[in-house]
Amino acid sequence: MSEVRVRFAPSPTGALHIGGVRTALYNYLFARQNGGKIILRIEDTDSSRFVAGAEQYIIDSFQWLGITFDEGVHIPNNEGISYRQSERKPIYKQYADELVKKGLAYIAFDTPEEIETKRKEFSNFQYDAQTRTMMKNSLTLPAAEVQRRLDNQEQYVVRIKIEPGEDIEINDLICGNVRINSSVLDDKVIWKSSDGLPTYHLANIVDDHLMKISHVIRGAEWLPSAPLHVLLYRYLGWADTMPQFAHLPLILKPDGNGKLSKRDGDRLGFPVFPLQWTDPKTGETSMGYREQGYLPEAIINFLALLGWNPGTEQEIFSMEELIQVFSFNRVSKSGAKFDIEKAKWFNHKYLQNKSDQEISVEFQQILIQKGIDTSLIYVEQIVALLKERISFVADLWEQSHYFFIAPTAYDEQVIRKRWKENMGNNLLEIIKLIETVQPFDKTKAHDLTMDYIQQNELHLGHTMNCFRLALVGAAKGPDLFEIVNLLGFEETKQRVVRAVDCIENKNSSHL
RNA sequence: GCUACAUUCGUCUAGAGGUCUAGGACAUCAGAUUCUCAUUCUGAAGAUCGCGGGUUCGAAUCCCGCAUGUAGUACCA
Repeated sequence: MSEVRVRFAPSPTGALHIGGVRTALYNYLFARQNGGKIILRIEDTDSSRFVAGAEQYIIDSFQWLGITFDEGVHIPNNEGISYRQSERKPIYKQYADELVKKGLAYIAFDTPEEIETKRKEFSNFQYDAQTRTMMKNSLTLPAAEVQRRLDNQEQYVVRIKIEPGEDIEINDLICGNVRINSSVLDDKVIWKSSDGLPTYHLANIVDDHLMKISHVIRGAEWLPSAPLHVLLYRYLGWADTMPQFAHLPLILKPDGNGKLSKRDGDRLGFPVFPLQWTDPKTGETSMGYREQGYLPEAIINFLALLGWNPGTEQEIFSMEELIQVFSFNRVSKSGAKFDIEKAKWFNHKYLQNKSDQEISVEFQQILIQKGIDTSLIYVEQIVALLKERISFVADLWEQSHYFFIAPTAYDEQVIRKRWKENMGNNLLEIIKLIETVQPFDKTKAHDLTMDYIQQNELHLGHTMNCFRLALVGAAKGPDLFEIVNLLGFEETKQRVVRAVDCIENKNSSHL
């Protein structure tokens, strides 16, 4: 088998959709598994839809995700090859001309308005073998007339000439054999004089051929036009080196049906783009996985399993493992609904593998934003204590704010249920006992507290929870003496005194 | 409308004629642990395999029909 060469070929019309990320990922896995090459090609043949910054966004996204390319717009090469279709403009014209010369394509002068009129006139109108005879093209117009229009610089398009009644079969690595009759295909525009650029269909075939692409791995929305592409390969005489196709199932919206769109993300509150993106035209900003605190490894793992499965019960895969085990025959054929909950779970798993220090450095940034200046060592101890309960670094604040800011309110429900008479005195007595532990030791403090509770026949749950309430403000958090340990005795004492005063004397003056 | 593709727990999926009283994961619920919350662990619930016909001794698995869904049907990719 010849060298595996695959490409990911996005259009720079905006941010990179998560479905596109998955397509790129599968391309990447397949290429790496086979020791092949993966190419990043920018399909900007529609000049009117170009969006500034989109290309760089795509490059940045893959860099963040750890998907690397061997060739592409962002990788310099010595051959002078451009991977941007707008810069390959001169290449395509000759193939369009060649097709016209061979009678496999023709020139059409119909304006968009004229075609629109036809569409209204005839239901199910399509520009094909049946209708092209009544249109303005080089098949119906006298040669001299065609030449006259060309000489007059009239705008035209080149349309492929589809011969009806032929079954075209495509052998898809995922969908199997799909047969379609050429009669249902229309004479697609493959080149347009208005900007001198080909349409996607021609550009993609020419580039894939020139770049020696061995496998075309793309979304299922392309399956219906695959027969046209097969025909183009044949017309151009490249049928024997035509790449293999693999059409990936769509990623569907979590609720209802249909393709996952940016709107769904906004509506349901999750990102659809890898990185935050601000549309230069509207100024509208969309959230990104990176900014929401997702780890690239988690996104990769999550996406890999959305539409593909290993056939084993393994769920967690590193990129290396994915490269080893990925295969097209384990890609499912039906669309997969997007489930953000699963993504969160993956993130939780991957976050647990991060060191306390790594997480702390990030968390410290959040603390600084909140105006809290504290040592990394202190933060690390807190992270060590709390990281297993979080899915995102940002969750840490909700879990740990009381380590930085003393409570300003006490959960009323806990007071009502557990703060019985004499609780204040008991807590102050316990504090006195703990004070005798010099230097402070959490185990000793714990034992002394337990002894006190037992000797005075106090209710363990009530007492401990009220102690906790004084330090945290609520009935939550890790082991109480771990909190005392981190807070330090002085701070603990102050908080207990304040809580007792506040709750029993209804004195909130020090809060 | 036309064409193609798809259809197994709420979701992602395993399943390649008997091993399926259909397995796993997320989510849900319960129990255990704990002063609390969370984590973790254990367990439970959850799918008449879209429907109807065949083929076969036997079908989630093969065939046909229907239904539903999705995609495409642009001088967009």
